[in-house]
Amino acid sequence: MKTVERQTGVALWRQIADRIRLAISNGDYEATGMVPPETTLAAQFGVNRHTVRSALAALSEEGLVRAVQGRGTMIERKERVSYPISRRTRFSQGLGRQVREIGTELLEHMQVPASGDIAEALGLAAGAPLIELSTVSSGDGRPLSTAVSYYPAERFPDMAEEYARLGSVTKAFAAHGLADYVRVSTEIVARHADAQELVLLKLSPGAIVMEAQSVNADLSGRPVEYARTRFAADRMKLKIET
Amino acid sequence: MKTVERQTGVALWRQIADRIRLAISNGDYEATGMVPPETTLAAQFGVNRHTVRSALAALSEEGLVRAVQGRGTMIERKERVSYPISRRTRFSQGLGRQVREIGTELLEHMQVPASGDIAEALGLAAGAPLIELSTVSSGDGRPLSTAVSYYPAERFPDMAEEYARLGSVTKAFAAHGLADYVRVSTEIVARHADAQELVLLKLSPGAIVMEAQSVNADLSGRPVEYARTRFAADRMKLKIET
DNA sequence: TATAGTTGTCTAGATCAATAGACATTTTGG
DNA sequence: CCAAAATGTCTATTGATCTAGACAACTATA
Repeated sequence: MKTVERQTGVALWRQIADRIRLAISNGDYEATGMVPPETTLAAQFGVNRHTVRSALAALSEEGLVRAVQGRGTMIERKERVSYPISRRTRFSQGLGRQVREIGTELLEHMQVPASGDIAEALGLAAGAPLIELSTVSSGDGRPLSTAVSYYPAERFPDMAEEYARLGSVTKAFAAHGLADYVRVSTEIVARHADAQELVLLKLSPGAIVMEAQSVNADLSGRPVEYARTRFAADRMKLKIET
Repeated sequence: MKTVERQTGVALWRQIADRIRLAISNGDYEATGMVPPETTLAAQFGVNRHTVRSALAALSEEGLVRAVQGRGTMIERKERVSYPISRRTRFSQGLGRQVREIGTELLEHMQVPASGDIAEALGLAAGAPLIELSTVSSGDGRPLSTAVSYYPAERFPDMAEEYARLGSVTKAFAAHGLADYVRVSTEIVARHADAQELVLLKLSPGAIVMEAQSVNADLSGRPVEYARTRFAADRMKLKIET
């Protein structure tokens, strides 16, 4: 019997949904392309069939599986998109042939004073003016990541406008006369998505995000961007190229 | 009011525990070194005080906070350990001064034939003999990661014995005449921990792991190790050095 | 066309999670 | 010493989760 634990604050149906999602992405059910019957799963997990049904209903809600009365529950989707991180990380280039169509939406932009951490990361004085951009990026219509990024306002005064016009950070930098830039640091953390992320990335509660805090710099090493990007963990993997 | 969501299969007290844990590791309560009073938290999250108490009880169980009647709830521990990933990633070196004492336990070792993926990653024929090591690593007594790693058995026949004797992959390689090696690829995924990981890393259900699949090679580019390392996400962050 | 295997729906009861309120106990500071 | 502020404990009630069982509806196949 596979283990699920009781009285942990995580409902059994959700634990089971998480397990089945994992099994699907591991390819455990590839032979048939279907999830095992509800009664079988109930026996495996040692729970009532209704509990399994709740789990499958949640996965169906996510669009991961589709149940057909009389036949069984079919797997609709499984892979994760791979996102490369290297010295020359560029958002849309990296996704390349994995998705047919990449959409980036600028949610909001404003000018803000630099907080302590961000000022330090960008090598500026605390309170220095920054352009802040909030974006959501999708692949083939599914949200993949959401980011908040900061640019020194003095050096890149029209970042928001250029980004909105050109749809790309790389091109917006170019419009300010910066031809090339490199990734200097990236830190990755995984955690549960907060309420805002659930909405922006169209996730269901309890879902996981990977948060990358990154700094890009020009070729002289002067920082040009600080960003906090949150990836939907069940749709993406990060590929580190050292 | 901070948002917690109801009827998501994740109990409110657990959502709140996750938030407070995050706030602690963000340093939000650094000014006082204490978590805000239960009544304040209850108001912030829009729940009953008892619900907050359940959350704090869970964090206390983890050893993250300690409540003292009449005074308040003190923070005992906060940072995530930062694990650097670069071309020259070495497990114990990287953790450096962040933990006083690093423990690595060899759970199991065996010889296995290479499966398709792993053979490909190591540049071997499918079915080639591999040494498989299962390990758990801890910092100051808390489990941080668990790994399964594979080495070509022909080139490193005594990997298990040397590792058990020397307690380090780097030293075990050295004992086979391999003085240096570099990381050639790393892929990172975040997901819910499975049953085995919950036990090995002493996590509670619903917890998150970051899984890194990595390949190391000798200086001529010939792969020497394939590893699948799972980090406890609430105790670690990954620092990518490109 | 039966029949076995599967998902869909309903009812009833048991257990867990969350709310509500009251009061005790401990620490801190005036 | 007293009062304010904090955590600790108890009871009662409501709503969500899980179990249990029965049966309907649909699909595939012998």
